[in-house]
Amino acid sequence: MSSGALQPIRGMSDITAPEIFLWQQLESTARKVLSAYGITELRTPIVEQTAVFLRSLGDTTDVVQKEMYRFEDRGGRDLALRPEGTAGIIRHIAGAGQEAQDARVYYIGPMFRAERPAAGRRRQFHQLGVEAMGAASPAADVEMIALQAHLLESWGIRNFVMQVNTRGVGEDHAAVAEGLRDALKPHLSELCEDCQRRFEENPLRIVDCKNPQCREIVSGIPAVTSFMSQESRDYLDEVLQLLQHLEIPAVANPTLVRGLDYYAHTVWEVTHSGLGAQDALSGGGRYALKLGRGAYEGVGFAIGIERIVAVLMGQGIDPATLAQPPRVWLVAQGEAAVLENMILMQSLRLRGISAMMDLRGRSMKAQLRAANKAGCPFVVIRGDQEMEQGTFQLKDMQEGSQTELAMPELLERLLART
RNA sequence: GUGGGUGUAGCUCAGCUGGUUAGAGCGUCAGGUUGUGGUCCUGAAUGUCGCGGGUUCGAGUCCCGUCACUCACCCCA
Repeated sequence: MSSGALQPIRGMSDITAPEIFLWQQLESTARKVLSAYGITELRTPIVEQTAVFLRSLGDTTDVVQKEMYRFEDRGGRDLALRPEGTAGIIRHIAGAGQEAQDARVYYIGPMFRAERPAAGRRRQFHQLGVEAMGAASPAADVEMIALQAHLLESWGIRNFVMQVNTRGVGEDHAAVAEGLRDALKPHLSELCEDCQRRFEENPLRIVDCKNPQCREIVSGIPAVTSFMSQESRDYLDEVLQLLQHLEIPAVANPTLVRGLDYYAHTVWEVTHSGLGAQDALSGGGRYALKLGRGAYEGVGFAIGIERIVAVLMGQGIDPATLAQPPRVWLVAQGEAAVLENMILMQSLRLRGISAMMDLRGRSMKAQLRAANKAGCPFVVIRGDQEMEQGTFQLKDMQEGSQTELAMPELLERLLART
C-alpha cells in the first residue's frame, strides 16, 4: 500500500496463507489422481531458448508475438520465460531417447505472459498440464478428457461445462479458413470491426465471436466441420461415442475454437460460470508440432490453477479451515521454564508432534491467547510450581480441563492422540 | 497495447457542495485477574488520505500528470 515499499510487479503476486493451504491441497490431490493414470511428473526449466516456443507454438500467434517475456542473457542468447508448458515438454522429448516417444508426463508450475491483468488473468499464472505422446487415437484423447474430469471432480469443482470439438487434421486448417471466408464473404460488412480484421488473419475466430450480430451470421453458415475431411469428422464422432460410453459429461460444441496453432483433431475446453470474462478452467487437445528434425504428435491439456482456486473460493471453501494448527503450545513462566520448554519442544518436534511456544517472554495470559488464536488443541504449562515439582499441566483447550502430569505420562498423552 | 472504475489505519470502509487537532468496525497490543485462552469491560498504538505538481486564504475533497490495483477488449489458462 505504501508507495515506498517494493512490491511484486504487475500481474504477479505472492501466494500466502491461508490461500496457500488450498493450493497445497489441490496439488497433493492431483498427484494422487495422476499416479492412478500412470503419469509421472516432468520438471522442465522455466527459461528456454526462444526458438523452442517460436517453433512449437507457431511464430504468428499472439502468445509468441506480443506476450512473451523475452530477453537476451549475458552470452547474447535469445531466451524467454515459458508462456505455456507443452513446448518445453516436447523439447525434452525431442532430445531424449526413443523410449521418450511414449512419454506420459505432467507438469505443474508458473507460466508467464505479458498481458494486461484482468479477472482470472495474471502475468505469472500457474498451470497443471498433462501430455501423452505416442498413441494417436480417439481413445487416447478420451483418456485425457476423462482424466481432466476426474481431476476437477476430485477437487470438488461443481457445475463445470466440458465442450469438445475438432480442429481437423493439419490439411484441414487451410480448407476451413477458405470455406469460412467463402461463406462469410457476403456478410463481411455486417461483421463487427474485430471480425472484419479476423476475416483475413484468422477467420476461425469469427466463429466464437461474442458479438450478437456476428453470432447470428455464424449460425447461418455451414458448421466448421463441414469444411473438413471425412477422416476428421469420423475421428470426432468416435471421440464423442467413447465419451458417452465412459459417461464423461462432455458435450459437442461445433463453435468451440482454441487458439494455438499446433492443435489438430480433438480440442476441448472446460468453462465455469462462476468466473469473469475469462471463464475457461482448462483446455486441451491433440496437437502435431515440429521441433528440430522431428515431428511430434500428442494429446494434452492444461488447467489454470488460479481459476480453480477462484471457483472453489466461490463455492464457499474457506482455506483457513485447511490450516494445520500446532498440536501443542508450550507455556512457560520464568527463564528456567523457557529453557526447559525449548528442550521439550525440540524433542516433541523430533517425534513428529508439532509444537510452538512464545519466544518473546510475554505474560502467561498472552501466551494462552496466542495458543488459542493458533487453534492448538493442547497447551502444556510450566510455571514455578511445576518447576519445583518436576511436573507439567496439560490443558485441553476445547474442554478447558487440565491435569498435572510427570514427563513420561505427558509424552504418552501427547503421542497417543497423534 | 486500448478503454472504464478505484486508491483514506494491518483488513473492510465512512468522510455531505473544499473549512479548525482525519473517523468507525474488525484485527493487534496492554490492563481488568502479579498462574490460565475463547465471552465481557477498559485503554493504547498505528495514517507523508498512493505519489508529484497546480488552483485556493485553506485540498482527503477540485484540476493535470504519474504509479498501482481492478474490470473489460485484442488474445488466452
